[in-house]
This record gives sequence, structure tokens and C-alpha cells, in this order.
Amino acid sequence: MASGYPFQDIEKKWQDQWEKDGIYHAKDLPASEKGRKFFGLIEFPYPSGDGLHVGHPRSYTAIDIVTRKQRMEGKDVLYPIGWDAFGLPTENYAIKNKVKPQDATKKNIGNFTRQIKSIGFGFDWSREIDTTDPKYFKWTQWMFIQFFNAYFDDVEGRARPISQMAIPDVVRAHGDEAVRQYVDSKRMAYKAESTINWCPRCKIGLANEEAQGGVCERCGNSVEQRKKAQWMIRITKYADRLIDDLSHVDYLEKIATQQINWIGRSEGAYVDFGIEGETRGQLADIVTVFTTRPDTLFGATYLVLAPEHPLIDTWLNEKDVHNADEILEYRKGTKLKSDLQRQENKEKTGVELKGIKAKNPATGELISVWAADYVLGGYGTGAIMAVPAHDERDMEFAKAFGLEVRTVVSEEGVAVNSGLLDGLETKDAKVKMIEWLEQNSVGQRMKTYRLRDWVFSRQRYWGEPIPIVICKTCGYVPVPEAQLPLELPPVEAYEPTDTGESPLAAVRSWVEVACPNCGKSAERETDTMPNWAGSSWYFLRYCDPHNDKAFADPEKLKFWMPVDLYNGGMEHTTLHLLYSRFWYKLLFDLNHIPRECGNEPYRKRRSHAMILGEGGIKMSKSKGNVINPDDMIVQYGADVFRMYEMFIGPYDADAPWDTNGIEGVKRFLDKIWRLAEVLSSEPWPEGPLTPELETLYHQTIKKVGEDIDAMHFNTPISALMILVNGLSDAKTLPRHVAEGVLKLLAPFAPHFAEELWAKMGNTTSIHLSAWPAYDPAKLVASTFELVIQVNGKVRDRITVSSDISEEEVKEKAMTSEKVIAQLDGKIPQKIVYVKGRLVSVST
RNA sequence: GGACCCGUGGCGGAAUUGGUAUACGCAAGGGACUUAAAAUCCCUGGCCCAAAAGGCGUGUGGGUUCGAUUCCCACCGGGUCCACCA
Repeated sequence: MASGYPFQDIEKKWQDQWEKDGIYHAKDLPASEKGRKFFGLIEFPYPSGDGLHVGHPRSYTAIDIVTRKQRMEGKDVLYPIGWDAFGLPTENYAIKNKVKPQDATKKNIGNFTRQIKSIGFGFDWSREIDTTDPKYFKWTQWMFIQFFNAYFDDVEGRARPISQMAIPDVVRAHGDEAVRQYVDSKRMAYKAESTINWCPRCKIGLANEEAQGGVCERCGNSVEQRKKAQWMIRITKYADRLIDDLSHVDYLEKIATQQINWIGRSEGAYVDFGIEGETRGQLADIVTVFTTRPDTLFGATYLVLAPEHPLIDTWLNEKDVHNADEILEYRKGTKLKSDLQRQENKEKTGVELKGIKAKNPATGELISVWAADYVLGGYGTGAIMAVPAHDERDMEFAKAFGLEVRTVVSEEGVAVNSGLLDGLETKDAKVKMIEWLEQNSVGQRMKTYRLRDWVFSRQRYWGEPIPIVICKTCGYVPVPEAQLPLELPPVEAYEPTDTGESPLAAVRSWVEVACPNCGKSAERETDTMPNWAGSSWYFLRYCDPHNDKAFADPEKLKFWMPVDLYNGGMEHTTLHLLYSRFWYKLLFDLNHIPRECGNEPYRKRRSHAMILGEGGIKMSKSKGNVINPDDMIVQYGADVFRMYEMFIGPYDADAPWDTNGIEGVKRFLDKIWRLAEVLSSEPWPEGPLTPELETLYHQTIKKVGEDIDAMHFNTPISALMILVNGLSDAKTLPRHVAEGVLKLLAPFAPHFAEELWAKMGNTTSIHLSAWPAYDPAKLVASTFELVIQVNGKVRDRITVSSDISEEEVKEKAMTSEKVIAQLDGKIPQKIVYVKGRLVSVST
């Protein structure tokens, strides 16, 4: 007896049929039809050699369910798929196995494609993209050149073509070279010497976002600080917009919060401290500090500079300091400390810059100046005014070195010992102090950010070549658009170098090139782009993936953008998600994205959680607890696998894999299958449902629909189980109800529902059929169970008519034997009736 | 140290957002069918009590309320992100 769902015979058949009929192909419509579109997006996968993880299908299925429902509700759905295929693991694999990264990528994509297709997602494969395809990265390179050719207009608060930038006369007066340097210093994509995070294991420079906590995001090794000329992108200019525009989009709150924290805006003031040498008197130098508490300036009893602060070099060179040896020694020690060590040991260390004094602009006092590594070179101005009375760290330092502590804010939060500020509350004192600073030209209101510019250079092979030629005469010259894409040359060895030079530098035939501008011999930039480049705009390419005239036709962008629902991992919150929002805004400012698309790429962002191994520990090869999707599909079929991953728990919570749990879902589908066999082997038992089942059916339609919209995927499956359990006892069953159940099931188990749908005689796909509607009038049953509470405890339950009046309810309550027994003669003080639910009697 | 989140049966988890706690599923025990097994079907199932009645129960202790898993306060435990950020 065939007791189960024969998925082997069915799933592949429908996958082929759907592909043949193109039922998942999104149609490009005129922008005026925008109301009909739905763009659902999952983060396109990195095709690693390990193949698909069970975590991938969790989010793909979730968005598959949402988009299938949208399609059944009549929307023109775009649910695309592609490959984010540049990156280190592939390159490392290629090096180890002596194959070309291109070939490894091709093989991995093939494997991922096979796996993903076997799960039956409604992806529009005709729009498949691959970031390593020259036809794709041509546009990544083109965009980089647009950024190179742009500057940020601080007045308008947006990026503009650099050709429109005004050159100050003073610069112009210094000649062409000065103008060129000035222009280069203003570009949105610029090359600059900077201290970067260097991972000695991966042999690569990392962006701050990739080196959080001082360790390499990929390998976990602790990073070193290295000075290197790097291509950077000026994301800091967008800090405010990246924060402020979050209020116009629907992101999970923790995602928005994390981005805001990462950008780290803090408001305060710059304060200038004049420097005096002990022996030489007033010097020309000024140390500018940043503070969020300008109101505590009167309590600033010393100054601290980061050890790498450039003014220290000046004072060393000019012999203004008396203890040069001590200072150099301290600097050396600081350099050796990795970020991790600095975090572990928070004891305050430092050295006084003897011979140097700073003048507190508020008090006129001369205060000592120190170098200490608890002040970071990369944040604010790299120098602080120390107010030990009101800052814990300054206090620790002051204690360690016996420095003066002066209280300037009372415990009630009122300024004291602060001259003009005395008696003011902190908020007002801040305002007044900033006014004073500005009037006396010793400071100004200022915002600072934790966010740094985006380090965009990588010293590896498997990435997009940065399309710049470096010419001795002309400086940085972009590769002409007609010569794009600039492809990677074949290379003998992909190994990264310890010197921090890209493997491309060794390919002289590729590096040496005529300057596109003057024709003289020049060299190509040999750094490549980070893997975040191609993923920063891929959703735009999905709108028009085969265009070879532009990255996308503006008319198509107008129709499809923004993305309606974007799902991805929390780990990308301060990486891909932040970068791509920035990239989009930059293109938007430069008029490459139509106004109609809006200034944010994603309308709604949600996040999946992890699937853990059995027992709740993370799946890993070393623990041997990895579940392979391929095995699950062979054993249970795609639909059971999909449905189990949804049933496993709330979508936004981690959940452990449970082999027994998947059996339960299998039983559920098997049960429907057997039910359908019974129904189709007899004359159809046409006839009405009982009133209870009729109500349950309509309630289930409502619940399944609302839960899908709310991204709750475990509860609608429970609801469907309850409905099917009920219907399996029904004596009669209308055909439209049977079809309705299949439709509700279709987003979750698309092959299964399609097969039974076809068996019922339907000739077009269930996935193109109309989503069932519920009748609000049928949501309420004709009777309900009235709960009667006495003093908050349930004492009786009676079945009553739904249209029972409050008076009748109270009457029933007071005549209940159990209530009478409980009251024991006492007179109720209060009777509360909650309509359709319960009545509460209290004494 | 800061920000945010979470504590419900043996397990994964429900609970209309202040209204019957433990839906649904798993595992377990008992039974039916079977020579037997698998599959399937039926029954039981928070704790205390022999059962009923009753009492106790959503990490702990308080509070608000006719009524609290839900709201407020304190504490305990766990998690995530950030962190010498001035």
C-alpha cells in the first residue's frame, strides 16, 4: 500500500514543468504599474566549495513563501538569484589545489545551482547574475570610476561630479600640480596613505568593518596596524544620512540600532589649546581636542595626545621636549601592542611630554601634556582634554600619575567652579560654553563619528581590478569606459605576498600600459576591490541583468526599485548592508538612479537566525554534526525539508536541528496524501462542512495569510495541521475547500500542492491561482465556551450562543452551581464580562 | 563597562498583545490492527493528592489589576552586538 507521498516521482517533474512554462519569470512593466510589483530579495550566496548549508534554504524558503503568496495575490513578483563569487576562500582553494579561481568558481556555481534547483524555489533563473562575470564587473568598475570622478558638496550635502567643483584661487595660484592634488584630495574614491588593519595570515588589508574587535573577520587572527597607500571611499560624508534615513525604512529594530551604533555619531565641540614651551614661551602650535562635554572645560587639568599624534613629531624634531628618549620608548611599546592586548589590559600607561604646556582657554592655566595609548589616534582629533572628576578613564590616569582632580559639576548636575557656567544645568552649560568658545575663536560646535572611510583596496588576485592607471605625468587616470571591463590577466601564481603587494604586480605585461591621457608609459593599479563591491549593487542589476549599454535601464529601475523585502544575516549589518545603502545613495546623488526609486534601496529588512546542530551547538565539520541538504532531499524530498525548516521554530530565533522533528512534518504531508487518495478513489463526498469546520476553515485562511505577512512561518503550519486534523473527520467536503487547503499549502510545499491540484483536474499551475479569501462573517462560531471565573480562577465553562447578551451571561454565571458553591453566600462586588470569552465574578 | 534581546512541560515551541497557560509537533506510556515488524489508528499526559474536590504552577521576589506568560520595580541566569569612542 502506498502510504506516503512519492516525492521522487513528483518533485523533479514539476521543477522541469515550471521552468518550461516560465511561471516564475518576472515581467518588466511600465513604471506606472509600480503598484503591482513585488521585489523579494535574499542575499545572493557565495558559492563556496562546501556546498549549500541547511541555513541557506531557511531564508530562501521564507522569502519563497512570501513571494509565492504575493504572486497568488496577483503581484508581478521578482525573486532573483545570483552569485557573489569573488573572494578569498575560492582563491585559497585555487592556490591549494593548483586550479584557476575561474574554474573553481564555475564548478562551485554548478554545484550550488543543482542544489538550489532541487529545493524548488520560485527563483527567476533568467535573471541569474555572477559578480565575477566580466559583463557584470564591467559595471562595478564603471561605478568606481563614477565615484573617482565625484566629490562631496558640503553645502548641498550630496556627491556631485568633480568637474563641477570650484577650485579655490589660492590653490590655482600654485599651478597645475597643486590643482591636481587638491582635486585628488576631494574625490569620493581616493588613494591615501593610511593606517590599515593588516591580517598577516590572509595577507590582506581589511576595512574596519572586517576587523571588528581587532581580529580578522575571515580567519580570526588578530590584525596588525600597517601604513599603506590604499584606495578609500568617502563613506564618512554619508554618516548623517545613513543614520537619519533609517527612519524612513522598515528595518528590524536591532538592525537599525546596530548601524547607528557602528556609525557612532557624537555631538560636542572642538576646543583649541595653545601650546607653550617651558623654555621658549608661546609656540605656534595648537592642539585641538574633541569633547562631548564642553561644559567641563573648567575641570580640564591636563591634556592627553595619542602616542602617534603628529604634533609630537614636531616637538621631537624641534627639541621642544626634554625627555625624547622616554617618549620614543613609549611609542615603540604602543606599536607592539595589538588591539587585543590593549583591550585585555586596561591599566593606564603614558608619559608626560616634559617641557610642553597647554593653556586651558577657559581658565588660562598652564596644564601638563601627556602621551597615552588610552587615547586613540583614529578617533576625534586624536587628543583629549582630561577631566578626571567627570570621566572614569581620566580619573584612573590621574590617580596613576598623581594629577589634579577638580570637580566642576555637582551631583545634582549643576555647574560649579566654572565661572560663567556656574548654576547652569549640564544641557544649558554645554550650549553656553560652545557659544563662548565660538565667540572667542577657541573652539566650535562639532559632530564626530566612529565610522571611518571605507578601505577599498585588497592585495589579492580574485577580485575586480581597480580600473585606474597611474601616470607620472597625469596622476591617477581612470581606464576609459570603452576599455571596460578591465579583466584579470592569467597568472602563474596567485599567492599573496608578505610585502603587501598584489599578485597582479608581478604580471608586468599587464601592469605596463600606455597612459590613456598622454600616451606615455604608465602602470596599472594592481590592487583589487573587496568582495563587498559587487554585492553593493547587485539588486540593481537584477532589474535589467542583460543590459550591455548601462548597468540597468532607468525605466526598469523605476518599476522595480526599491526592494520590497530584503532578508539577510545579522553579520552583514555593518558590512554589506551598510555599504550597499551607501553605494546606492552615491549613485542616487550622481543621478544614475531615478528619483522615483527613492533614496533607500531596501524598504524592509529582516533577518534570519541560525540552524544549529542537534543538541544546540553550532554545526561544524570538526564536530561532525553538519546536516547536508542533499541528504535530506534524497530522504524526505524538498517539500518536507522546506516545511520542516519553517516549522523548526520562530524565523528570527536560532533553532537546533531535530531529525525526529522532520519526521513529524513528513507524517503531516503523508496524511494529506492518503486523504487525497481516498477522496479521489470514491465519488467525491460533495456537501457542506459542519459549522465548526466552516469556521475553522475561514479562521485558518486568515491566520495563514497574516502569519506569512508577518514572517511567522511556524504558526501557519500548526494552523494547517489543526485544519487538516479537523477535515480528516469530515463526512462531506466541498471541492472548493479541498482546493483552498492546497492553495494555503502551496507556498510551503509547492510540488506537493501542485501535484494534488493537478490530480483534481486543474490544468494551470496552482502557483498562478488566486490566494483564497476568507469570509469575515464566518470567522465567529455560532456558539462559544463561556469561561466563568470567581476571584480570578476558572470555576466553570458552559457553551452559550455567540449572540448572548451581557445580562444573560451574568445571569448564567450567578446560577452556575459551581459559582454558587464558591461564593458560599458572599455577594459579588464586581462582575466583568469579556465579550465572547469569559465572565469574571469577584467578591 | 554600555546597548539590545531572552528565561513557559522530557524537547522544539503556542497563547487573539491584559482574558481558559502548555495549541501544534517531537519524544514517552498504554491499547487496536499484524504470526511479527514497519506503517497507520485510538487513548493518556505540568506538579501535589489513591481518585474526586481542592491546592500549586510561565527563572526568583514584590507591585498594579476583577484578572498578569503579557505591564511596572528589584534580583538571578543565558544570549547577541559594541567597547579605553573622549
